[in-house]
Amino acid sequence: MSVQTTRDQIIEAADLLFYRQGYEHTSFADIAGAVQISRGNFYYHFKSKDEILDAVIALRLANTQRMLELWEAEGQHPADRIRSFINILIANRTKIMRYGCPVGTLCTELAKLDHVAQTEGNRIFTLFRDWLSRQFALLGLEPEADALAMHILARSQGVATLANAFHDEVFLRKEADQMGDWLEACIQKASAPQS
Amino acid sequence: MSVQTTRDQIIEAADLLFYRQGYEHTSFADIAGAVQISRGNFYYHFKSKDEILDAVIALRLANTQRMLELWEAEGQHPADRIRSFINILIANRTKIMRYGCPVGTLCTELAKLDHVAQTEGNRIFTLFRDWLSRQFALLGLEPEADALAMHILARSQGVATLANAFHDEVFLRKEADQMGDWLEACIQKASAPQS
DNA sequence: ACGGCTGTGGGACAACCGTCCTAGTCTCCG
DNA sequence: CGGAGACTAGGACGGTTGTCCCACAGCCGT
Repeated sequence: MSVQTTRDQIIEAADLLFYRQGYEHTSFADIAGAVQISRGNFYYHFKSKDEILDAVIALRLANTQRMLELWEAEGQHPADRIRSFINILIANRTKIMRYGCPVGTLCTELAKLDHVAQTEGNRIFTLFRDWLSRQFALLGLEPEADALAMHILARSQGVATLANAFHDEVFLRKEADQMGDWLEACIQKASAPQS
Repeated sequence: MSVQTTRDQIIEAADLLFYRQGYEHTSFADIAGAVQISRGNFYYHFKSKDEILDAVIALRLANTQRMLELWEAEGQHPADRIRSFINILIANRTKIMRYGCPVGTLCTELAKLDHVAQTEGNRIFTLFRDWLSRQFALLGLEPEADALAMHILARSQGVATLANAFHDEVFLRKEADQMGDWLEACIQKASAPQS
């Protein structure tokens, strides 16, 4: 923690700033200021701004992967794990209402910029998608597991977008509850396969 | 149509470019190039870039208002009108998969930029919200009408975000269908009030 | 024919952007 | 002690940004 290379500090600061202000709106000067480093010195660690973005995406991929593995270890039942996913909305509600979803807003921005890292950024979405899909499959909802994963992913994205626009915590909580109810209904359907 | 003031041409071009590339990533040179106008001449019509944004938002507000009024006149049953809303996803699917939802992506960007026009941009969301809320109320779902409006608004936002990221038309269509099913269930519940 | 108003083109402006270069400092090994 | 390599500070660079200014063209009623 305390022993952190300059490179890591840059990535961490960039990660935060990209989330709060967006990628394009964050300048080298901003990052340099946050890390208290000379602006020119930057290019010793990264050859370009895109390279920092790549590093930030790699960091987020790694963090997400780690989190998903943790949930996999913690939650014995797949439904509990999916509930962990839904719970991100509640746990990060303050940040979401201020800055939106880190994944969604980044991918949206990169799409608008038609950025090279677009594909790489979408991999964070894919990480969630595949993980959720696996959990739904474990619930016995095999053929539609991926569709269910996409559905809940979309729901959480929409909630984040509107919670951000309206700064409405009540709405956010209500929608999270409803996603929990929906999950319950899925489980019901899974235990009664012949319908 | 053919008689269009320079000012209107600027607003129209800016509207399109803001949607495709985002507000910040669109420069004066871009707009000037699209309208085939001198860059310097710009400031005769608008005092600043923010002022163009205001005009674009005003245009979108007016267009949205007009569209909603049209739906109100066309669809006799409130459910039909809500179906018109859901159908935007299908009708604009190509643009949505390329650039996302015009409303959502703009509000998200303005939130990141902490822009003055943030409140004004959110009014487009509010337009949809209030209109949808009114339709649900007409369906006899009075106490929860606004929550239902927010719910379907969020769903469509999430679908747009993911359809944009994954460029997945099948997903978009499937989710639109599901939103139709959900609406049907709402109507069912409305006709059987005591449950 | 005239001066005034509306609209336009071209360029100047300071500030900022990402990028790059170089002189210098630190540290550690021989 | 000395030299090599890792790291840093600061500033220069070309380009682009939003902004502003001014000279000019067309049209107007008089």
